[in-house]
Amino acid sequence: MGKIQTQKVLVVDDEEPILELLRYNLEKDGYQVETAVNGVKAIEIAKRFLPDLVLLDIMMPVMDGVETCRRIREIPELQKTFVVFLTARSEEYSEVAAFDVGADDYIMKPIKPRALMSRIQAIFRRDSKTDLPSKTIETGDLKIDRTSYTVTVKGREVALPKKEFELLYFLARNPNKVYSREDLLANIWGTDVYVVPRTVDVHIRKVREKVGDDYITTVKGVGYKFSGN
Amino acid sequence: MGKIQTQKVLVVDDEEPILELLRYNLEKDGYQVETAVNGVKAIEIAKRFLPDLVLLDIMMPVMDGVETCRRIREIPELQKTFVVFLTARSEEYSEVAAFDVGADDYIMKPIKPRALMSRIQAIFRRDSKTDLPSKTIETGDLKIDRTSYTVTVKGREVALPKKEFELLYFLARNPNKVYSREDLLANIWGTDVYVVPRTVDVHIRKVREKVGDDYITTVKGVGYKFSGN
DNA sequence: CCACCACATTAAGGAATTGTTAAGAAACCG
DNA sequence: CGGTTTCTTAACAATTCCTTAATGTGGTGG
Repeated sequence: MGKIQTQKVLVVDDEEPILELLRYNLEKDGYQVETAVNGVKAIEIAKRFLPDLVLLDIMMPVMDGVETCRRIREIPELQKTFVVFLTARSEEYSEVAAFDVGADDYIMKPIKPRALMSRIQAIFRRDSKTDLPSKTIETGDLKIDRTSYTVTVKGREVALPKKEFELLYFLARNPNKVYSREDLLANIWGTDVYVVPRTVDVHIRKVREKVGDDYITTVKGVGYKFSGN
Repeated sequence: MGKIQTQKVLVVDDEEPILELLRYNLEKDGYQVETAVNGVKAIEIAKRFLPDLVLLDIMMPVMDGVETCRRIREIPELQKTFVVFLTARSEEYSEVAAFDVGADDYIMKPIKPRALMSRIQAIFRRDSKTDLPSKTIETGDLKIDRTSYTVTVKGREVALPKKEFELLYFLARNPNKVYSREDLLANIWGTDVYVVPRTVDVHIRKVREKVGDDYITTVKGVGYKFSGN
C-alpha cells in the first residue's frame, strides 16, 4: 500500500483525537499532512503549506468551517485546492450550504477511515475542477438553484422550505435512481435523528404541490425517484 | 410493523442496564439478540451465534473492545460481520486504535435508542447495497434497470410493479435456466410466506402483457425460463 | 375423437402501500 | 416573549397490487 504520494493535505478540526485519526490514516496512505485546530491557524498554515486538499470541520471555535472556506477561496495561490467539509450534524449545516461556499465534497462524521480515503482518492482523480457540482440543476422546465433555495418551474419561481428543497435536490442529483424512505432519511435527515419513514411521504406531497406532480415518481414498495423527462 | 428481520446482533458491555436497554430496543425491531458482559465471553458466543453485527463497548474489564474486535476479525466465519464500538465522550482517544482493528462505525454514549436504531439500519442498508449484483441487465432490445426499477423494451419504457419486476429480473439473471414455480416462490417471495404456486402464472402473464411474449418461455411440466434471444 | 392435464387468462375480493389532511410540537424571527 | 412558518405524527381515504379461484384453451395419449 506504500504508494508514493506527493499530495499535501491540511486537516482542520478542534478535536485532537480526530486530527490524530486523520493524520494517521493519511500518512499511512502517503500523503503529506499538516494540522490546525481552528480556522485562523488554518489560513495561516495554508498560505505557506499550499495544500492540495483541505479537510475542514464545519463546527469550530474562533472561525467556523464555512467562513474558513470562504477565505481560502479568496487566496489566489489556493485556487486549485480542494476543500472537503467534515460535519457531525445534518441539521445545522446542510450539504447545500456547504457546496454554496465552494466545497468540493461533504463528509459526515463519524469518520470511517476506509471510506474517507476512497473519497479523497476520488477527489484527486478528478484533477481538474471542471466537473464541480454545479450550483443549479436544470432538466426540462425545472431549475433547482441551491444558492437561493428556490426552484423555478416553467419560469415561475417557487420558494421551498429547507427539508422540501433538500429532498427535491437530493433526488434530482441522481435522476431515475430510486431511493427508499430509509435512504432518504439517512441522507437528508442524517442517522442521528429518528423520524418515522412516512414523514417522507408528507414532504413529497408538499414538493409535488409546489412544483407539480411530473417530477417525482413513486415506485410502489420501493421508494421515490426523480424522473428527468 | 412487524417486519421479519433475521439479522443477528451480539451486544457486549459490562454494564447490565446498558445490555438490557439495547436488547429491549433491538428485539422490538425484530433483531435476534445475544449479550455478553466481557470480551472473552463475547468471542465464545460469537463463534456459535455468528452475529451479523457486534455492538462492542470499548471499555471493559478482562478484555477491552479493541482487543475483542481484533480477535473477532481473525475468525473466518465472521469476516462479513460488522463491528460497531460504543464509546463515551471521554474515551475518544481510542478512535485510531478502534478503526485500525477494523471497526465499521462508532456510537457515542449516552445512547439514544431511536438514533441508535437508525444508525444500525443504516449499517445494514449499506451492506445490502454492496452485495447487489450488477444493477442493469441488457439483452437484445430489453433493458432491465434495478436502479430505476424500470424495464425498457425497444426504447419504450414500461413500469413494472415490484413483484413483476423482481420476477423478470430474477429470470433474466440466469437466461435459459428453467425455474420451477417453487424455485421462484422461494427466491422472490421468500420462504416464510405461503402462496399457491399458480400465483406465479398470473405474474408471468402480466409481465408478458407488458414486455411482450418473446422473453419468458414456458417449459411445460417444469417451469419458466428467460430466453435471451 | 374425447378425456385429461398443464398452462393461460380473467375477474374479484382482500391485503398492502401510498396519498392527503389536520393538529400539535418544534424551530424561527423579529 | 408572541406570531409565524415548518416539521412530524397519526388517522383516514384512495389507490394499487397481490392472491385466489373459476373458467378457457391447446395439446396429447388412449
